[in-house]
Amino acid sequence: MTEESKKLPHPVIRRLPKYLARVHELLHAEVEWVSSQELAEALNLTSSTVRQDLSYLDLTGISKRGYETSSLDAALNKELDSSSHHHIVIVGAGYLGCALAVHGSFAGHGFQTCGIFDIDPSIIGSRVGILKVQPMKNLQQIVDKFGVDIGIIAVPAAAAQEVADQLVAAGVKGLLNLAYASIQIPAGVSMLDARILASLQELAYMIKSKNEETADG
Amino acid sequence: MTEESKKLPHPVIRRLPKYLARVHELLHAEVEWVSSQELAEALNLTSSTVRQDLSYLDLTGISKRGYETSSLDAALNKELDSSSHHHIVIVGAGYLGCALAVHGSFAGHGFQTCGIFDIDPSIIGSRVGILKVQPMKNLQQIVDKFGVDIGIIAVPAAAAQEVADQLVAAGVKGLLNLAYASIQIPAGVSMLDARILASLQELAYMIKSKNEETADG
DNA sequence: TAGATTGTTAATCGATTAACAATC
DNA sequence: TAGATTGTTAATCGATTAACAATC
Repeated sequence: MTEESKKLPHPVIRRLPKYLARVHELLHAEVEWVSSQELAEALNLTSSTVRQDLSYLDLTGISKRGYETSSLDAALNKELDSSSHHHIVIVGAGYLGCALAVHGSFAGHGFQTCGIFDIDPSIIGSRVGILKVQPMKNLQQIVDKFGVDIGIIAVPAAAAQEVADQLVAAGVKGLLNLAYASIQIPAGVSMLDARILASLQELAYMIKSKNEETADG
Repeated sequence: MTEESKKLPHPVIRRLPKYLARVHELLHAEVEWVSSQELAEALNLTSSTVRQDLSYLDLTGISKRGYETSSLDAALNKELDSSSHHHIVIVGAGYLGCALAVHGSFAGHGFQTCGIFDIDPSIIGSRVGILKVQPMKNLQQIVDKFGVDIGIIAVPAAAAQEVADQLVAAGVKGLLNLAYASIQIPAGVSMLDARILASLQELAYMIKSKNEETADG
């Protein structure tokens, strides 16, 4: 409440997970120190941006050596709040929802999946990894029981807004929207679009504009 | 080559798919016109930003009515190059790779999945929707046959860079990286990170900072 | 010590917003 | 016509980069 509440610029926030991914690689390779220059090269940034970004973190580098990878890992996790545990529910037990539910690596990074839900009676009750697909009427109960703070929306576009409303009503604090739909949420809740199709479209633009670049002088 | 090559700012590019998602909803609801103000509300932007963004497109609005949804749809698709067909391969036939392979909606938006690959002999040959999991040695052949321009990396982090290299060597022009790893690519190729875990981490930060906001006066 | 690298300030660059004439 | 909305310019705001003193 007193200090520490310097709000990071959004571009910085989006880069933090990329630093974290890189740091995990370095830790895995048992690299103990990394310089801003090396990080910049790995993430396609300038070293200046890297130092500026890391200056927001609870961390200090050392001249001539750089940043200690283990401290960097800790500082990034602290800032991203992925050191504390987050509890997730997934709504929509289609291919994508199920893939995320059984996806092993979330748990290792502080995100525990506590339930998967659907409205289709024919799949309710079926096993998805260690979970069982539940009907929506159980949502509130699971959210309360586990203190779920994040809901993943993995339903068809037409159902996305209604599911968002239900998740918000159940008390979830953040929504990750994978559906191809625009979602409205109240002010106290956070929402992030993470649609693969949108990424493909963005990538297609990047490819096109790179082509044009090479085409003319 | 002559005109038309005004390069859009990256923030604009990232918003275009969101406009497109919204426009699809409007088309579905048979709404024929939409104003910058209405789009702004749906996407949480200012109407000024919306008009600025749309001014990059091959489209003109009409005073008092706004933008025609069907023209907007066409203009967005044209700019994003998702009107022309893109051909995709997926590397990694785990849960996520398979989920994307059978995911119906890509095809309807101009992205056709032409193959799914893995190195695990025990799953090579198994069916994934209408596709069959193929060994990596077939990659080049499929890329050539279909003119594949996009590769999706859906393998464990440790294998991601090698897969990226193979995709680039096969002639793919853009990579969508779903793996929790930093990938290096040559200058002529485009790459976009689209990791669900990174989105969860970003969302966790958003939740945390919204909490702090409300916590102090 | 000399050289490399951080942390931070100031300068530059770019994106968003405000404002308003043009127009339907 | 009057009012609403676009398209665009200029002003503001914010992010990135350059530069350099401090330091290991």
